[in-house]
Amino acid sequence: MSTLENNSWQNIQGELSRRIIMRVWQPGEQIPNEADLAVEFGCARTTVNRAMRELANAGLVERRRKAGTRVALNPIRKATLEISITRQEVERRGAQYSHILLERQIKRPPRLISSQMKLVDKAKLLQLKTLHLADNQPFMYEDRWVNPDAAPEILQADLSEISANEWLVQNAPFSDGDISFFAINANKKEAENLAIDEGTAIFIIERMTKMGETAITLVKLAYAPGFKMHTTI
Amino acid sequence: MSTLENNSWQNIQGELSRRIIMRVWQPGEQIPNEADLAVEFGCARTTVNRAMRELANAGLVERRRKAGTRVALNPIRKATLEISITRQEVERRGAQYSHILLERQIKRPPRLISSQMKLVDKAKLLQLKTLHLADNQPFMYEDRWVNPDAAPEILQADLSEISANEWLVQNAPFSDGDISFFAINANKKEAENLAIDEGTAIFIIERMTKMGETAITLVKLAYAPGFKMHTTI
DNA sequence: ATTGATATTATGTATGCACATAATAAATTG
DNA sequence: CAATTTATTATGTGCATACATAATATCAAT
Repeated sequence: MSTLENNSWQNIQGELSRRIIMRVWQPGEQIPNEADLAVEFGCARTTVNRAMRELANAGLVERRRKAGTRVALNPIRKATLEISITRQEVERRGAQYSHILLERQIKRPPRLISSQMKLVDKAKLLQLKTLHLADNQPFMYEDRWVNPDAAPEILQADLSEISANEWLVQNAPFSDGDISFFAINANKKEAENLAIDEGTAIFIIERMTKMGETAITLVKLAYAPGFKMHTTI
Repeated sequence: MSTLENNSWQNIQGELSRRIIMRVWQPGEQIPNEADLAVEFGCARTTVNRAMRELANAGLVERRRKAGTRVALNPIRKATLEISITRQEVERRGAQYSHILLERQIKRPPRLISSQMKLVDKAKLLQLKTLHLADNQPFMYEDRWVNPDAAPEILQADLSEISANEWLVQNAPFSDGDISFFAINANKKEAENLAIDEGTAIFIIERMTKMGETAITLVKLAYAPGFKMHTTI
């Protein structure tokens, strides 16, 4: 097969990844340099470079200056999860969204929380407990701590109208954060709120967002049984 | 602050995302076009384009030809999960990896499985049940179906030496697949294998990989309690 | 006014060239 | 021969230019 006149970096990326996936180029093997490939494909080196760059951050190849490019030994595939706000998540399932603010108080958090958020021990936080509903059925129970220093206006916000989740997304920009996913047996409180039996396995997402070094919010989301997080690779 | 002589697309990306995060440019707001920004930053339009492109697939801005670029209304942050092989996952935790092949048989799968893999009903599959250990403690229990049409050599492979997981990664290239994450209460079999009580909440990853339209393998990974999947955004 | 053709505009891509940078290989020096 | 310096090489980036493409705006004709 002649690969000439496959200009456009997309086509070239396609052909390159085909060769890798079909093992034309074996894992660990060095592949031709950009200049040579440019000649083969009848295009500029820049174009090959663009295609290669995409392959590199897809994890299919590893590149090092002077050393060249080689097929990744164990191509670490990356799945990407979209972190959207709960209302959208519910509406995407074709259900009607609503939420109830169950608790709202300002107090000193447990040690575990303040250390996780790297706050001084005496700092007071806003604690919010919210139940998210899909078609009036419990969908997710949210237990959130907010650092009022990082987002003072939230103390005035009416969080029964707009959920804390949504308010923060719109009003409290964050630079980075981390997320954990795990499973737990529902405790009494969680079971009560989600209207399930105590001990039922529930899916948990724990997320902390920060602005630079300052923690903005730490939240634990407990999804009702049957929830599946899905994505493609 | 003069933003002149901030060449290099990284610096420009940094400055642009700073303006977005700091709400200099509000969500939904249209931002200056590439040509104007190129003038402001004293660089070529190509360079601004590069920076913008990165912001776009980070989900911070939305771009449309002629319409221009605007700050994303609800910046959908994407978390990326690295799908690595279990041995590496265990070793990264500083534990010693081992695995036991518990069952190996060729049979017709349940309807649910064959429909999920989009196979004809009468197709036979290789079923493999593997227990993965970290420092000789149960770490994860794997229940896997492999389509021998897609990877015939696996029938000859010695899967007590190298795990099916690892064998497939190295020998059966895939083009795409999908993953689900959820929580279940351990059934009798899972409890037994993971040495836990029946009903304990366990974290499940279900993954199917395909080569084009052909399903290669469908696997259900049941992680021992305490497992947390972690990433950053 | 609605429809349809045409111009305009911002982003998207390709190219040739130049130079920067990191890593390696080769050459030189003690 | 080991250690250090100096070339060499492949990727990384920036720029000017050109043209492609998609979406919108403008204008003409019915």
